[in-house]
Amino acid sequence: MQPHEIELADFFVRMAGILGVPRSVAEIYALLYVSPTPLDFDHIQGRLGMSKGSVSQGLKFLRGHEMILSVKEPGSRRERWQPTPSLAASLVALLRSQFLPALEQSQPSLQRILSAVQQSGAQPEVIERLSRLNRWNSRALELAPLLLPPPGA
Amino acid sequence: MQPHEIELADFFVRMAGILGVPRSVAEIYALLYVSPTPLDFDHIQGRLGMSKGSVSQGLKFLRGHEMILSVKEPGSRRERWQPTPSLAASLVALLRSQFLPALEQSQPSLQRILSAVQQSGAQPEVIERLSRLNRWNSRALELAPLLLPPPGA
DNA sequence: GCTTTGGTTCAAAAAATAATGAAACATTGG
DNA sequence: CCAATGTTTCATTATTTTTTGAACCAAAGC
Repeated sequence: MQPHEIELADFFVRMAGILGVPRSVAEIYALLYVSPTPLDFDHIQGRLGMSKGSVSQGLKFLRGHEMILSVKEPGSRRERWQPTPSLAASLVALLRSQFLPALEQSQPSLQRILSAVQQSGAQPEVIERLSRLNRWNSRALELAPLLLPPPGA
Repeated sequence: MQPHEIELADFFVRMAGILGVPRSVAEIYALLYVSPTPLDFDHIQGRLGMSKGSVSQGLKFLRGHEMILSVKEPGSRRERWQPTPSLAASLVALLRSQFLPALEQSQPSLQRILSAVQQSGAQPEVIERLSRLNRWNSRALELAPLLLPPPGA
């Protein structure tokens, strides 16, 4: 690992940390990001001194969020990986996968809470807060597909 | 804890999890959010069955991010807490406090990396990637104060 | 000044999360 | 088929994060 590679890894690790992405995943991505050519499994493992398991899981994660692509060269059985062209799109996919399920799950729950509180004749103040929360959640849910189009759209 | 209080706590806990905010903090916030009146330290502790330490740390966190306000009634020594009027503003403050330091720290680092890579005569592809990353970081740093005005602005 | 009340600190325990590596699983080539 | 290569799985281990609670501090009342 070159000094600038390490420094870039630090950057990605820091940013990933905020989004709850594990260090090993960020390191793999950083390595692919500065590499002039796609790298295969063993190169990644060797370069980062990381276990096979971690590399496998890391690549799975990055694949799943469409952050990397494989370039299978004819003649070789190994897959070689490189970052997807747009980091922006990758981040969007990542955020999407974190927030959407939470928003979806919450929708009925928030409805129920609002009803319960309305019927119990609570303070208008509290009802107002919960209504706003509800509206936000709904709007976020409506907007999500526009701002963050799902993979198959 | 009423059923709807628990359900709302779940919602906040889920969302907070994404941003790396601990469960106990989200629970305290949720409790204050549905409470028709401000609550004091002991009420919070009793209602949530949580240690003094956690309540103290949780309130400190929420205060620090301007997510709650204290209403000190004259005659009583206890502070009583309620959520700040705008949850949106609170979230903005929270995101700000997470990303800004990372962006600031990264700026010189990214510059150095780009220089190093440019001088080493790397692939144009890689240089392009790193330039883009650099530009993003700079722009984010410029925009930050506009979108997320600091507390004292 | 001493005591009570209200709250903070921080070292230690508990819980959650991530990394490891050996065993299992595919796929390809012979 | 069989062996070799390339990769995944997952129980165990290591690391990090969160919570706890007892000791401590500060302000107010007596």
